[in-house]
Amino acid sequence: MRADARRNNERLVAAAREVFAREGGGASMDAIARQAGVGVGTLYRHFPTRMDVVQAVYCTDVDTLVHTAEEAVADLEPWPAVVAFLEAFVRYAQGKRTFLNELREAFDKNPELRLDMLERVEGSMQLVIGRAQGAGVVRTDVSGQDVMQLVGPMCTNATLSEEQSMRLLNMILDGLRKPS
Amino acid sequence: MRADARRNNERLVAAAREVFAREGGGASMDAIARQAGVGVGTLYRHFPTRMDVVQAVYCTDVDTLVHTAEEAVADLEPWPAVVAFLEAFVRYAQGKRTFLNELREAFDKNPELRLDMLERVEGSMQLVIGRAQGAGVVRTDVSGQDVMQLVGPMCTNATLSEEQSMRLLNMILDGLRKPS
DNA sequence: TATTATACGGAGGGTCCCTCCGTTTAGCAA
DNA sequence: TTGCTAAACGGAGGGACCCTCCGTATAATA
Repeated sequence: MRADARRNNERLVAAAREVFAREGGGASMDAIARQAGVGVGTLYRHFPTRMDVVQAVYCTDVDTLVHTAEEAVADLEPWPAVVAFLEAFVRYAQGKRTFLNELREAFDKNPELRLDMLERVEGSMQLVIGRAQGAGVVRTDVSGQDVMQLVGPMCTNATLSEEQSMRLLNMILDGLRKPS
Repeated sequence: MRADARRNNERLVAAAREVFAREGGGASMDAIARQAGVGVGTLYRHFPTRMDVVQAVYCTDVDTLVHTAEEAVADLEPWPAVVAFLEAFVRYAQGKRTFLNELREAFDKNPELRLDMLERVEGSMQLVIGRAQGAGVVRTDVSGQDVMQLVGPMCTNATLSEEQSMRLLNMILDGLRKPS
């Protein structure tokens, strides 16, 4: 792969994320190419279909989330790692609201993508939660998957402010912490 | 309202339901007008926006469901009425799958529509279930709303065959029936 | 430096939603 | 029945969007 191609690939994904965030999931391919400073032809060579763009953005979001989990486990004590990761997870899940329809469509046409990504996210959640459970700071009668099923749907609710979700997250964190 | 206008209005809604069922939620306005044997101009006079068509189809679906409940209560014994209505409800809810994205969009832009329709459907469910409870043939520790929250989401699951849903419905009916 | 495989740009084809306006017609009064 | 008019109809076309195609430019290599 030529150097300019790789450069443009990264630029396109970044541009797409920005445009989707600004204009919603219905943003046009022209707008994405323009934001990347690139012709539509280039955009289409890198991503043959609009859905491929959605997928690419989503995958890098998951990458970031997974990376956050690994970093939290490496750099932080067990409990602060849980707090940091759950905050990142809420941001991640809320970001999905802007192009939820697009994502649903992508999943419909490519069901294994959903499973792959779900698995990766669950893995990260379990990594952070399991470690904290091992250290005795998180109750052991819930799993990472349980927490995901609690927090995920909460975030996709369209009428939930970021402030509200952070309040609720604090409540959940209190419930998650092992009573001493 | 002129006679031809009313005629066309009904024809358009019927055509839209048929085209949506055949081609999915993304069906074009042209296709709907063609199916109704009418120019697009006429379609747009009756429904200024694509979303208005979706709304109209959805509202008549709810009308039908409500009517089914009233008829069941008038014509059938309490328990057969429950069976008939729940079967109609499953058909109704599964019909929504074909244009679920469109419906979600309509709800986003017009939140009170969702509440109105939810209320009407809940009312019908409660009418049928409540009567059967009064007659002592349905357990009294569940409400119509409970049943809806159980059956509704089941039906929106894309990977659920009609046969499967009917099997599950039978199971639910057995659970609903008051043990004698 | 010359060559060539690769990437780029953007005009344009096809489709879709919606508008506009000239034509037709239903409903009514004489 | 006939004439009138407000209302409804039809469909060409404007604008936006997804995607394709191909001539041009450029990175990598010898």
